[in-house]
Amino acid sequence: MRIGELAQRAGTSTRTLRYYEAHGLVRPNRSANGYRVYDEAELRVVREIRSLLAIGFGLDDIRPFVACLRAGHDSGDVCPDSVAVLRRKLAEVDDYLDRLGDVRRRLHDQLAHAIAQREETCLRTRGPAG
Amino acid sequence: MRIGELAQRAGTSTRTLRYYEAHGLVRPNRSANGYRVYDEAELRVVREIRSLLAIGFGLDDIRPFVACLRAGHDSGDVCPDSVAVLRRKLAEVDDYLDRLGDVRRRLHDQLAHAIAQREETCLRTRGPAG
DNA sequence: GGTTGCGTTGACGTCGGCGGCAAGGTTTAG
DNA sequence: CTAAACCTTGCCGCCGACGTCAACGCAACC
Repeated sequence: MRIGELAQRAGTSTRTLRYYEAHGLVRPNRSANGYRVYDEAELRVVREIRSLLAIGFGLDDIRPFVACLRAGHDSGDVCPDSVAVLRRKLAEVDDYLDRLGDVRRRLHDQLAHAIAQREETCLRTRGPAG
Repeated sequence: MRIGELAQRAGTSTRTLRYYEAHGLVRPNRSANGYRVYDEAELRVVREIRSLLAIGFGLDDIRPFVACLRAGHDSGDVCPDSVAVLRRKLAEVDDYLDRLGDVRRRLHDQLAHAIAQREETCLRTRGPAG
């Protein structure tokens, strides 16, 4: 299959597929006229890439998963390098969740404080009696 | 005070202060020779900006808080526009927390699956008996 | 008057995952 | 023969908060 068909079946664009190739993630063959030619396995590779990108991976993180698929494994996450990336990403997400929780608390407190101040100002404006 | 001193006291760089000014957040006076001159109030403004940036606000979101400080309020978050931004940001953070929780679950499951597969492969390699 | 250390404006670089356009070659259908 | 629908490479644009020059002016000290 050529690049247009692969893009359509993978739900992405030709520009994106060339970008992945430029970064060493997808490896098409070339037909006599220079067109990129992909086999079915590349469709799975592209879907793996898209799936991992969607949950916040960078292209560099994804490379081991693609290599794992190319090595003949059914899924891209069973190889040691992939597992290492998964562990690291899980730790990163946990860290980020902690920090985002802190941010949430600060936002919540700040909002509560602002509203309290506004009510107080409102009471003062209308006078202490109500 | 001039830009170098303000940068030092606010824990940032002169480049950053000029950047804030270019985006309408900080408003220094000018001395006869063209140097920027800041009063003490601007230090509080810059600290407010830095504090909000640190928890994920963009410069556009911060504008109402600065305006609130300039209007003479003790804190930048008591004005209606600031409260509106705080509410919106809190909602955004809640959304993001939800999605990040989903991502965490997917990562966790994928990691568990990968490890299970690896153990299974290991057992097959050494034979079913042990 | 030379050096050092402030300040000024302006403009380009960074990161990442692409979008979009230009200028051309290839293939196919009518 | 021509138009359309593919394909190719290459390069600029984008977002946002700055960093990092360049090239210059001003102030102060020796």
